[in-house]
Amino acid sequence: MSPSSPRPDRRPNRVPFVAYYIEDMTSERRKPYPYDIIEPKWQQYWAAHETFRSRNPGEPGFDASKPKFFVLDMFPYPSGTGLHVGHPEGYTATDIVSRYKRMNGFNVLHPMGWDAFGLPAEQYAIKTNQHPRVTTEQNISHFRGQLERIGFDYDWSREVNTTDPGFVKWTQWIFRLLYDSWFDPTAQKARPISDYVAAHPEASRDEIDAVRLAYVAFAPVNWCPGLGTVLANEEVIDGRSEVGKFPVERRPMKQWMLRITAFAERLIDELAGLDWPESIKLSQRNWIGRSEGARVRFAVAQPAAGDAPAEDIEVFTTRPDTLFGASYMVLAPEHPLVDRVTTPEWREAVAAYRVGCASKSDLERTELAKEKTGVSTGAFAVNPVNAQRIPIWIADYVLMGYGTGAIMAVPAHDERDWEFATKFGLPITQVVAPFPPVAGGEAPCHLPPVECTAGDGYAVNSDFLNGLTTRDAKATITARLEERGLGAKTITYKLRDWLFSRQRYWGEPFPIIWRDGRHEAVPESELPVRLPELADFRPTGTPEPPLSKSLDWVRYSEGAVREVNTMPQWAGSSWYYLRYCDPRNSERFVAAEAESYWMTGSLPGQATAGPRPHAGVDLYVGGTEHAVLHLLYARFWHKVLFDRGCVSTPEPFQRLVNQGLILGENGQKMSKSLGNVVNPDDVINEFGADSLRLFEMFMGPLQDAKPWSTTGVQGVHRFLARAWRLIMEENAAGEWVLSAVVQDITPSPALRRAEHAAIKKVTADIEAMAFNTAISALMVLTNELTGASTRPVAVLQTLVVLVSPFAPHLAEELWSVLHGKFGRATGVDSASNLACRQEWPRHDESFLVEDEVEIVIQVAGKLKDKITVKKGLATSELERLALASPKVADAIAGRTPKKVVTVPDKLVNVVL
RNA sequence: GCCGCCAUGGCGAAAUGGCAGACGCAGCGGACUUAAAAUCCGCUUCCCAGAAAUGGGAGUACCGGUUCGAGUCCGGUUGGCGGCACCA
Repeated sequence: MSPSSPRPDRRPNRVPFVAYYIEDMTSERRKPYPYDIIEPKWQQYWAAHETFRSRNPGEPGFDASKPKFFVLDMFPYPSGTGLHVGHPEGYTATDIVSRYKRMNGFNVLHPMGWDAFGLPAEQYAIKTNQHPRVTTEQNISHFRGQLERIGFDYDWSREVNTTDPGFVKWTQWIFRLLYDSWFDPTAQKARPISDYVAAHPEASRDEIDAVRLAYVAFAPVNWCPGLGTVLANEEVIDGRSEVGKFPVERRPMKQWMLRITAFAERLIDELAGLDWPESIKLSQRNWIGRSEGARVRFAVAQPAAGDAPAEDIEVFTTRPDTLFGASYMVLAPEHPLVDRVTTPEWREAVAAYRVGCASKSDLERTELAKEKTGVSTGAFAVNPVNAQRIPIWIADYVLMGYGTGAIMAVPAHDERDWEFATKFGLPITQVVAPFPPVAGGEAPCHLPPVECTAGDGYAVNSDFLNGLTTRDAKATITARLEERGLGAKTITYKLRDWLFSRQRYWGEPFPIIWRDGRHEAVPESELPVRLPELADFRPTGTPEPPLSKSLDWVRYSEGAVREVNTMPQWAGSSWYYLRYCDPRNSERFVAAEAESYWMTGSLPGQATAGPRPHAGVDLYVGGTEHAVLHLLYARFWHKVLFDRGCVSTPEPFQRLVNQGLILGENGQKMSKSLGNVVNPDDVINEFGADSLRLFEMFMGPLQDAKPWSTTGVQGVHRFLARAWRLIMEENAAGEWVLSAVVQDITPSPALRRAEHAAIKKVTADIEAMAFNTAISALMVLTNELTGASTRPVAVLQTLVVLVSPFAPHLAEELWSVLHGKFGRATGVDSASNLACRQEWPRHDESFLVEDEVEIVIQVAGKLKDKITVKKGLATSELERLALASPKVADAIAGRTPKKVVTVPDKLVNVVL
């Protein structure tokens, strides 16, 4: 706290006075109101007085009687280009909610921080040829300065930075927790690896390492030569890197993986209880890709030569009901049984095909997807239900990473199999018909079908399944397979494990060392593992990470070396929200009390059983681009932390709202090349931060995409100036002073009604996050007051308080002027003289009731007349008045009404 | 291809199944001013008639349905946006 600044709540009249003189009349343009003076003034005041500091339980000043509200923004990564007008959109929305909740008596946590590791930060550093730490620091101060100019109510004492060693320490600590955990399929939860060892005393070290949630795998991964690193599936779009749009190829490499797939079921099921947009839930469900089906075992027909018996081949299918129509089988080219089954005469062709597949990039595979390719292995499998010998092929349309890497092909009822069978002349058997078979049992048709029918229907040509619906046939065949041990009902997910290592410099080092070809965790006491100083931190262009260049750092001890990969950008953002609860703790990633309070509203031990009203972050606002990245990763980490007893809720973010994209003035997406980028600094310079905030909220619904409009900013700026002049006027010396028409008088009934209508509407609209219509309501009240010859302080104070979450600087200044002269004219006097500390007003319904209402009169649904009557008039009376109207009589033109519909106090409809 | 979302004036948008277009922008007219800017007041969905007050008609992408009554609910079509995409 600054010693030169008085405490606001002790000496309310000592708000620093700043005179704002009207500029010289000859200067180019006069400002409609002195935003350029009052905005910095109040920002400094709030900062000096720690007006928005949030206290943790146990801290002096913490008020346990208030409910908590945790409102979160998706923290930005501080790029070199500075803030974009898209950033303040979501940030203003949360700021309004945050200020509103404070005024409604909540302990609010509204923090901000920096997602400063990762590719964009590193690429910017490479471009400007500086160390990423230096550019990151510069970019952060630039971003922070820009955000401070907008007047958000962040508690800056809780600022976090993912690259700070004090933060990295705990990111590494959580990685260690993942490394130290396994997934118990029976309990469906993560448990300490020591439990696994206790339950499996005979387990080898390899077996133990194979069940960890963080594990090393040698597998084909997305290698991006342009970025010099591997990428997660979520970061690859149409065969190119999401960042930079470089081609990505598949390469088998040894990489760290996180076992997110173990949580697939919970990640889908627990979406149900979240208050998120359906579209985001759907994206996550689709990405996780749950499919119900069956695994079916096919025996391999023994070759005549009679070598060693080959193992059975297991396939996954969502259509076990079509098993009788399986006329061939396809293995993925990488399938381990390919070598075992291929007959000598096909070896060469198979080997050539496999080499061809391996060299194809993802991009090429996608482009070539139109034309199916494949080759026979010469081997045959036996269909378990009808003992039919079916040929085994390999083809790259079957993916090793999904299901079992092998399929039974049913060309009559699967588009892909149809295409393949048609091209290679493989047999096609129809086993599903669109209509039920005629009673009496006509002979089934054995002619090959002329087209593929993928939909449901009735089983045909399928022995004991004949006549059953697809649904019943699935159940019947699955039960039969299970009885005979030939298969089982199975659920398969599209989700793959999270590829977690990157060959880059600017990321968290893994807390891992290697000894004798085996990995082990760095002791907790040695965290954080800091990045080495490197003169050249650029990617090597090969899969060898840049950290390997720092030989001293790599060498951990005699015979032990450090892991040289770094973590992806998503690591820090997967838990940063938890750190806000207790950002300076050096003993724990977050203290249990702080975590429990801000995430559940109660302290550990106090928590009651059953559903909690405030489970997790109460409101999270951000863009849709993280639907399957950050939002999925953070849920995964949170569940591991929950299972391991480190956090109190199973889900991190209870309510999620997506803000829409702000487009350029031309309706196009803002981009440098189109020259339609709007810089918030320019807007603030010309119109002030309050105008920027107000316009971003007034443009349209928060969730919608909407184009920028400079004249629109002018419009809201004019509104703010009008609100200013309701209360302020220029004196002879050209200073802004309290207007003489502002008086401590009783408001007229009309003004009272307008005031309370505004309270009602603004309150409901903020609750619904309908900020554009809330602002309309503020404009309506302002327009109402503009017409009044004297202006009652009570109504003006209400207006100022209602405006304060939206335009806090203007409100604060006007409040200080009104409060200085009149005190608090309405309601209970507050302990504080700040607008942002006032109690949120409540509307009084009695001011809104009207004694007269306008009744709409329709004839055959068309508006014909309106009458004004006393409220609460009986239906029969309304009917009589309606029929008495000459216009109605005209419209009826002598006909007899069939019926008259009357809605009391609203409408009469005469039906002809 | 599959899944989802959206469609209202010149523009951004409002409308618990009950007066379509609140509020703002742009535009037009007026007041103030030597003038301009700023500000204030009024008009402003479209078409027809009228000097005007005003009157009449049409209208929420298109076709159909439910209802006394549909921008809103249901079915279909078209167009746009987003996600997934050989996932068996």
